[in-house]
Amino acid sequence: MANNTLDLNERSLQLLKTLVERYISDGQPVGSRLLSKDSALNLSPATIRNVMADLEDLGLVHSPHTSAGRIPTSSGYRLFVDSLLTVKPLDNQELSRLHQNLSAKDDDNQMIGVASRLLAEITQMAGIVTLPRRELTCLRHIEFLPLSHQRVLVIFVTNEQEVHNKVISSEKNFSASELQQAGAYLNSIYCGQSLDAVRSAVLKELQVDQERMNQAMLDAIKMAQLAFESNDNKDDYVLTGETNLMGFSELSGRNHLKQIFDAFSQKQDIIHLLDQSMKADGVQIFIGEESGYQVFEQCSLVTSSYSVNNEIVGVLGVIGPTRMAYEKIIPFVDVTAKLLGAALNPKTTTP
Amino acid sequence: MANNTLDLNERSLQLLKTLVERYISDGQPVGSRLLSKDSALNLSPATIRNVMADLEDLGLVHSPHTSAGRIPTSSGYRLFVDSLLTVKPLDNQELSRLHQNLSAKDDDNQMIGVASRLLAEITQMAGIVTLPRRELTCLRHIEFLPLSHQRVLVIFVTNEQEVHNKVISSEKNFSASELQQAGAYLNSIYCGQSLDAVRSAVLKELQVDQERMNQAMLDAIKMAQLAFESNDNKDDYVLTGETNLMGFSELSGRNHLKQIFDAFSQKQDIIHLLDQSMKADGVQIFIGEESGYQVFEQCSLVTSSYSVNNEIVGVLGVIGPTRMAYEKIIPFVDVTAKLLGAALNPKTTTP
DNA sequence: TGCTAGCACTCCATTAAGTAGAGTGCTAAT
DNA sequence: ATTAGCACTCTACTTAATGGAGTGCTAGCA
Repeated sequence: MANNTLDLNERSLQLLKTLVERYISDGQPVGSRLLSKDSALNLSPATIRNVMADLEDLGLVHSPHTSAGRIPTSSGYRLFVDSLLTVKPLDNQELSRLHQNLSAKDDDNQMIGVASRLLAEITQMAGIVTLPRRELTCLRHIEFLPLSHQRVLVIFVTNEQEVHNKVISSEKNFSASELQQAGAYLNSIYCGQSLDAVRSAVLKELQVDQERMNQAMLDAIKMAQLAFESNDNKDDYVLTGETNLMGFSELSGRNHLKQIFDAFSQKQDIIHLLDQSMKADGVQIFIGEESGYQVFEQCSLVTSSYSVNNEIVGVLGVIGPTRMAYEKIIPFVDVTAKLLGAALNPKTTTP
Repeated sequence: MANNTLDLNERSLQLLKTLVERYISDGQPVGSRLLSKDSALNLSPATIRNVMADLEDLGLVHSPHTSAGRIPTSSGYRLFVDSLLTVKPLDNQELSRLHQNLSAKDDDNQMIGVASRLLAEITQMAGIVTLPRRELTCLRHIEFLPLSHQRVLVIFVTNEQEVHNKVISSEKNFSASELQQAGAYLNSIYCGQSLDAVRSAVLKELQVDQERMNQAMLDAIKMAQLAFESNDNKDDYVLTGETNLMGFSELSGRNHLKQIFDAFSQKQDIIHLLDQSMKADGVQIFIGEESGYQVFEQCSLVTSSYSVNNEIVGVLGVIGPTRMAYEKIIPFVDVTAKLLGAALNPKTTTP
């Protein structure tokens, strides 16, 4: 099969376009008669049928059975989305709603939730937003509190306001004041540095400079190592409106929905899929089996990375049936990503 | 309709019991012929039919249509569960699995998740665990960090290891050291007291003792008030295995599943329902419409409160179709609740 | 009085057959 | 190249027929 687009003349493309549009709005296989009327071209159904046969040979459309109309294949949708689509500008009402809800708030996490909900509600599909993951994490504050049984609660703050906490096991029972000193010591030397830098500095201290340190400093460094050792890889997302997917008949077959929902709670496949959008700016689209995951055979993902301070920190998007209104969804996801990025707190503190 | 149990003789009850058991295992309406063979009583189908007519009059069973067998109504299940049920002891394999996974770990939240997953996996239904909510919260530590734009990040630790954080707006831009002093001051006087006590003490200070305090102390008190004012009512739960519910045919009708899943993400109705179990020790059961929520018409909830240090702090349970194996589920939920309670960290620090 | 056998009846589920409609592919004509 | 016409295919829907399961009722029996 040669390059699709080149093999096709203007007319065939025009017909493919109207076919896809029609199928998206109706959900019914589109027949030659209907297409003949619907397209501005003045062609008889018979001619349309010939064109359809060509499109079918190219794998752009397919017939569920002998005497049904045609529906687009994934390749058909792909061609449509890439070359034929006329994106519609965002509805004014929706735009103002976005602006209103995605203005900078105190709490980043809250905003992520709002974005996810907006995506779901406006598209009536599932909305998803990954938690922002910032490469250059900057340590702002660290603190230790004693627990029972030689365990220590470590609390540290990164970037503007991200609070992490973790329980680590220590070699001995520290007193509250010992731990406080350790915290103060670490704050004084590492505060403001990136987490990576701190991690390697700590490692170096342990290997090289041990003899120069007193016991308290050594204890502090050891605990810092424990605190930061696992990256706490919080690959997570906020998903809303999953239940909207239950309304789509194309997804309702047997275990289909169950598999999709299972994937949602597994999370890792989804994360992996979304990660692919982290690499690029702007909107990306996965149609049907393009995602590489069998669960999403009948689904499309429209995603966009979002950035804070020109650094890509996360991905958001919507998940729905392949038959979705791309011309509206695409600009919508695009704008939402930009607004969310702008609304999130920048990572460096502006005192 | 008089008191059901009194109106019925031993034989009728015995028949109801086998009917319910049979229906639970098969899912098919139980006819008189089958029941005649299945019950140890040596009765002809005709006699059974007479008894069935009585049970139907009492509202304990009902026929989906003229020529089908009988299925239990909610009242039927209720009577069964209350008086007829012979609970099965927990399977040894499952018991050891519970013990193994619900032994005390570092992280309470992690354990909540484990419990929920166990509930879901072993029952093959949905497992739910509310986050522990402790009335007598004890303040262990509080700390303030400056943010931009007159905002302050407050971090406080309650009980053994529960870390909370919150952004508050302050009247002026505090420096890091000012905030540190404020924290130290508050820690020195309020540390170890219950949150309620701190809250009212703070209020009193503000109203009465203002003149005796210097500005720094006043600032600290004011911020403490802001930090603690909203209870941060984290009414939340961990739900797993929702997708298991998709397998049950009795829930698969039209929007039924959608409504259930919507309720799950709404959360508030579910919380309200679970709250009812907070009042009592031990296992509680809501059968069908007993829950008071229309979404759960076809569902049963088997719940139990769980306690730490003899104080009820949360609820856990399973959600599934009314037709569930109560005789296994009930002891299982019971044991899980006890183990979880025991595994969670006690609220008072043991130094 | 309580139990049971027998029978007529009802309702469901499944299969089979028939019909109307939609749409195709092919061919021959323009 | 395009189109009209026609035979053909497949679906969706309706109708009818059949078998099976189970009931309710009645009459007879211990």
